[in-house]
Amino acid sequence: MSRTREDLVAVALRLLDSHGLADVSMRRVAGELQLQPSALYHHVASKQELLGAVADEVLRRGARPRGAVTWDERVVEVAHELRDAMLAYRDGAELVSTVIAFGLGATQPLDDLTAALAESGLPESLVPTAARTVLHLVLGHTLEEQTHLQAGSAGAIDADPL
Amino acid sequence: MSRTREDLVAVALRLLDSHGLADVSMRRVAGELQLQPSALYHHVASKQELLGAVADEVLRRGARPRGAVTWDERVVEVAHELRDAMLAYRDGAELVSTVIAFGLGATQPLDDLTAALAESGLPESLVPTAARTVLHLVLGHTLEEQTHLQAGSAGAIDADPL
DNA sequence: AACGGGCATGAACACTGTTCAGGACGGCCC
DNA sequence: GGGCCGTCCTGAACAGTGTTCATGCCCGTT
Repeated sequence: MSRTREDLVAVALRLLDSHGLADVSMRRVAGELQLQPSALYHHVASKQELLGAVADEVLRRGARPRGAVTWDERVVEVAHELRDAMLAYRDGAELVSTVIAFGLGATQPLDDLTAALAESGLPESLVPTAARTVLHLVLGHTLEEQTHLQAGSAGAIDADPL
Repeated sequence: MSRTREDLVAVALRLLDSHGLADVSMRRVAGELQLQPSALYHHVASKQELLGAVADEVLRRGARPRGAVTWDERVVEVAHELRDAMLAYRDGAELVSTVIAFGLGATQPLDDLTAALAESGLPESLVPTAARTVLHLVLGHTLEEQTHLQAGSAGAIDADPL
């Protein structure tokens, strides 16, 4: 009846949604699984790695079929999917942002944006910068949207600025 | 010979620059001032408030005379000043970003951007959103620039996309 | 001389992530 | 069947964290 890595991710994701990122501690996750905290380190090297896996799961669950044909529609599509995925879980934007900042997961959105922008006619050398720019835009916007979550009607994400 | 709030900010700023944001703890700041940790709470209500004051100090020190005349030049000017101010201290971008996210300081850049954009001819209702968009852009870009600080030659901040 | 307020102490609370020696328990090979 | 090994886990410990609280010193004012 031993636990799997997926169990940890599932529990952490549940705790995230119900209590917020600050309350996702190794001890809490362990307690929820009726384990000692140290036992978690048999499935995961660190808390950061666990959070990375949780972020990937958040994005995976937010995945949608892609329908856009032109590159600029694809950029907007990817941005919307990312935003909606993060908004679907409490503190999702904060989670994904820090995971991306620390570079231990959630690399898909950047890859998707880079792929879309590669067909934009932009000089090849500017594509990575442009992709990161759009990524930061969506992360920053969604972070704020989620933090000060309230009345302000849902403003759409601005179309890409290139 | 009692310490002032400014002493705390100065010490915290020095620790930030020399050891990084993660190593700025209340105990360290207190130790540096040869105080008990609890004594800090006579000058500051919380660590967050202290960090807010430190962020404001970082921005204050990075202030430059403004010369731009047109609104778009002003936006670029403010963005550059903000970026350079954050880059001037270790983990400056992370500090300012989190302080802004938590809303306990570092409000000046947003105000400056809002003022500049107010003259852009943009519909009034979009000005705040546009200002936050530019702010997120600069924060995200600089955060990444400072985190993966290395060889890549200093790419200028992209001009505003409106 | 008595008092009050600002400033500081030192202990404590309730946590955090992580490490480490040790102990069960299963499947595999001889 | 007996020994062994690897996986999974326990329990204790380490080295911190932010914050609160009762207590007390000292200085300027009344």
